[in-house]
Amino acid sequence: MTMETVESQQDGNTMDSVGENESIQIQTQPGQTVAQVSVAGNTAGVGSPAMTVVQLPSGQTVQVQGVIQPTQPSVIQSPQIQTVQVATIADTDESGESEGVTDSQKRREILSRRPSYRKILNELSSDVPGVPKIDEEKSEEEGTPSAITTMAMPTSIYQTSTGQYIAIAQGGTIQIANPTSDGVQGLQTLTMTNSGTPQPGATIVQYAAQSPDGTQQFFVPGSQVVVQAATGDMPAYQIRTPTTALPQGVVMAASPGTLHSPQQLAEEATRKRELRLMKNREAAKECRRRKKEYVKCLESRVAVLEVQNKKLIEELETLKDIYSTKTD
DNA sequence: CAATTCCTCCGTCAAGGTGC
DNA sequence: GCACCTTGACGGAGGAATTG
Repeated sequence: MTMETVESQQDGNTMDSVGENESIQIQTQPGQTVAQVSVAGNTAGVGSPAMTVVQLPSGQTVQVQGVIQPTQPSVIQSPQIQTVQVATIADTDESGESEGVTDSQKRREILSRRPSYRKILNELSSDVPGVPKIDEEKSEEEGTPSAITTMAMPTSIYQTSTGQYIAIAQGGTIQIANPTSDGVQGLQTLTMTNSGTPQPGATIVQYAAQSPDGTQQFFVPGSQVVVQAATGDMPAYQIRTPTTALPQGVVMAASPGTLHSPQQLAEEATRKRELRLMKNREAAKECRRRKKEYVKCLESRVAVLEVQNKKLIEELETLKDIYSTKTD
């Protein structure tokens, strides 16, 4: 039973191709090198197969058209020069253990310095057309509407008496979030449409609810005051000027500059904390989604490399046969 | 069939990175 | 320097698989 090991030394963060400057040693017995294979990545043009130079133990060199393409894309971060050892030996040498410790430390350092999954995949996708790109504001992955990721930075955030948060962004988006509900599902997005309504200072807000028929209107004068206009199955909110008398049961969170009492300060702190937790909740979801995508990409890359490895081994077996028939 | 283990998902915290 | 983002780590919840 033979075992194949592929080790790669990585010492940098730059994205590079696997096919550049590879050196592969083929051994059939411990300590006995049958052939050394060098792949010169730049000797072949793009799209044409690389020429593989096989150095035989007798010193004879053979040029072969290899299966490794000169510019293979790699998800795994690779150094400028990559050393790959392909061994068909059942037992590895004893230095592997001590090397494993330093390798793990190096790997840990590399991991700690690794940029985000989005950066890695987006850098990769800019080089390789086949690699999917992680959108900056992807919202439909896995069927979960992630409205908060598409949300512009809110300029005002209000809390109603029912505990719901209403964020008004400069881009005209209103976010209604229920912190007691399950994350994204509690988020509802409203889009302001300044349709030139004759009402002075008012903006019609279309309520993007689950039902397409459930369109409701909101009036937004210059000063943004959100009023819970009605209660029931479908919550409704109204945004009025501060001079308008507020209905009962509406809790307004004033801007920090107007806070005076310790109770107001405490409420403000609680509100900020809830908002931070809500954002981090969504960020963690998004991060996990990106990580999944990243791992999938790595797995597919591993599959490709395994196929290439298999082909390379077959190719070298063929070369060995050619060599043995020549020497006979 | 109840108890236990394993796996996956999620929320939260904390630390480091980033942009202004 | 500060606010915000990103992500590893941790622990809990819940469901599936396993075991006695």
